[in-house]
Amino acid sequence: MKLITRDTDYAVRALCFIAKKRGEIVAASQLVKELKIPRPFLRKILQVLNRKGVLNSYKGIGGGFLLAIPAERIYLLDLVKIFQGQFKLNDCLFKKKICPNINTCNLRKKIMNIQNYALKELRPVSIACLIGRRK
Amino acid sequence: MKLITRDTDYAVRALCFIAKKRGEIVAASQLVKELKIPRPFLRKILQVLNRKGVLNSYKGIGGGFLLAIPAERIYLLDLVKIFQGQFKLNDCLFKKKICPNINTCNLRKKIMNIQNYALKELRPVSIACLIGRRK
DNA sequence: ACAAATGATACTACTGTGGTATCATTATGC
DNA sequence: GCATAATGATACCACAGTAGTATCATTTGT
Ligand code: FES
Ligand code: FES
Repeated sequence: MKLITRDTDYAVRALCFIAKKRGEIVAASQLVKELKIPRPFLRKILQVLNRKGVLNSYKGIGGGFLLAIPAERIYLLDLVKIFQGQFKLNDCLFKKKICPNINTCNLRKKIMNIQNYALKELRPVSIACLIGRRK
Repeated sequence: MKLITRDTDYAVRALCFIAKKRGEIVAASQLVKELKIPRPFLRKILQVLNRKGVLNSYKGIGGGFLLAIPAERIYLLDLVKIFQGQFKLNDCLFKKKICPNINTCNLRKKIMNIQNYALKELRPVSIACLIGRRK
């Protein structure tokens, strides 16, 4: 029951680090050193973040990455979506539905509740929030 | 974000079917026919349920399986535990913790809340409940 | 021109899930 | 007592998703 994969995890770490630098361009090499993430894997992740518009990239000597949008607006759930697809727990737990009537299914209601609760809790979490810049 | 794997799914289906038969011995062959689960896979699952004390088994002609405990006391979460390990979402989402201080981590609190909420909802769900014998 | 950075892309390795196959053991009924 | 119908035990195989690597092309600053 893993909610977050390595991709997302590393992405969050990298973004937190870059956010803390407040506008200073950060190269992949620096992130590798500080965060101890395997270099090629991290590069792949940064490239995705760039393509998705979360980071801006600068090539050449002195190049690297910058946040493309403010840390307050980079949401955890969006990152999850990028690397793992839409966050949802609210499919029927069972492949071929068990209950006779899906509309009255008790279990289904419970699952919807859980999903909604989880979203309510996680939706406001942003990079800014994770580095303590915001409650 | 799969909460339930096929093992567990099939186990629940099989148990529901057996429970509905109210004390009549049910053979694997019958379950295969009715539930359309691949035979060897189902057999493996039934054997696990037997070893775990959820089912009693009877060998030989006319043999099969019976619930070893009443349907009201076979809980979904216990089945999940058998086939997938302890149900928990409340590890830190990130492999190596991000936040400086785990005790004050906001995200962690949210995750605990989600976990607790999910448990509160799912804990009472039993086989009896799934076949409509109990709210 | 050269070096230092990223872009693009294809490939490999590992792990968990889902599923098979085989042979041994036990109980029943003729 | 033997054939048959069931389960027990165990080892194996296949697929998919995750995790990670490798390579070469492109851009940029000095
Ligand atoms: S068991 Fe899935 S909708 Fe009821
Ligand atoms: S980020 Fe995991 S405990 Fe804070």
